[in-house]
Amino acid sequence: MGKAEDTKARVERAALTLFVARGVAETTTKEIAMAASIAEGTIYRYFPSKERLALDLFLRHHRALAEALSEAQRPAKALRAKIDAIVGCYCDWADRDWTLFAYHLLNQHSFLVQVPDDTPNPVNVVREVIAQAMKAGEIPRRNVDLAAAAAIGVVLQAATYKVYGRFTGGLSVHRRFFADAAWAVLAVRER
Amino acid sequence: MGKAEDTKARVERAALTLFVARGVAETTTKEIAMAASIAEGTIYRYFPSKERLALDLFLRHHRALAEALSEAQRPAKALRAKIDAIVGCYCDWADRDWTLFAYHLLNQHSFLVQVPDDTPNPVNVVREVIAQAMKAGEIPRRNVDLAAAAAIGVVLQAATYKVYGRFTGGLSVHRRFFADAAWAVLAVRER
DNA sequence: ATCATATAAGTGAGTAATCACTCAATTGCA
DNA sequence: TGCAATTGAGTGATTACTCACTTATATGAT
Repeated sequence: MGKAEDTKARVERAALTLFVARGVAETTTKEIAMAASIAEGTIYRYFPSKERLALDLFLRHHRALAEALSEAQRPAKALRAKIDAIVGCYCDWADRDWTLFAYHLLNQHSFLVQVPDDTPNPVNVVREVIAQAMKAGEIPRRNVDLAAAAAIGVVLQAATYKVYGRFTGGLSVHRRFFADAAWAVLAVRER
Repeated sequence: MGKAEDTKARVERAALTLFVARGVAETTTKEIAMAASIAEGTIYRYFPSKERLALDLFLRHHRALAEALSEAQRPAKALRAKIDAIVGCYCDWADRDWTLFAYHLLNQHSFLVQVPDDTPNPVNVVREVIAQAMKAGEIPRRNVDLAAAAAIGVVLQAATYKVYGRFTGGLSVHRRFFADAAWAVLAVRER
């Protein structure tokens, strides 16, 4: 890794850690610089503004996660197998870089409006899988967004609990339960 | 309502709306004052700081919701009935004051650490109900926090989607599905 | 009722502090 | 020597909060 790239990566990692610990607005450029062991001005050689730094971090993960989920579910045929693949992939990403994952999780509401329409979107991947399964008659037809929200919520809320410290250890440990639970939600029939 | 109480309520409502629309850190005291049609200084007759205003709004709803959920589930005997009661109560609160509800939902991570240990907590109400049902053998035993997170996530993520505008209309419309789905999650058995 | 007085509510210009960002000067590597 | 990388004091803008003052309301005596 070149020196410049190393510096840029250090800025990103320092910012990420602070953003998760204290929030984006509450983190100062001076703090980021200190945590990265560089001068404040150096940040601006690599990023035009603090906001863009925060947005870049979010978008890169957002896109990469969407593509990973999309790849993961593609080979599977049945919904049940697709769920296993998606849940597994999601847990792996969470466990591989928890700080980045937590950042993405906690700051969706501030960045989601700035995501360009054509960018790959984790939520849409799941949504499409569910829509397809409904069309194929694998699960009961209902409001797709409702079903997607409920299924995603199973895993996402558990991840949120981990952020709050109610869990220790990786998410992957529970992948089996998450997949079972998500499936159970999608398979719910009208009473 | 006295004049002073009316003013205080106007400040709270103005702050709430702005906090939801633009975030707490991004909302200035000047904006709050303008939205409430009062002078900036007047805010400080009723609140010692912007942070306390934000925290008060959060805590009041947090406590009240916890107590409402606790009351709602008490009369029910079986878990299934308790779930119906909790989901129904939750949806009602969301639909009754959506702005306050969205504020609470979106700012959990910034305020949850400041909640005193002895305050009633919506999450704990649900957790206790689930723990009880596991002890009674109504549902399979497993990590209570995991089960609680997954069940809560079903409803909470749908509410989050509504914040993002993926839903229109009230949450209550879907209370039946939420309850069915939460139950399905809790009833999941080891494969 | 009228007025005098006391208290409460509201005002908004001013202040001190913070913070994102700039840039002229410096460093150190090829 | 030349150039990219880095530095950090400085800058202008923003913002939460203060406070001396004004206005509104309540009280009570005549």
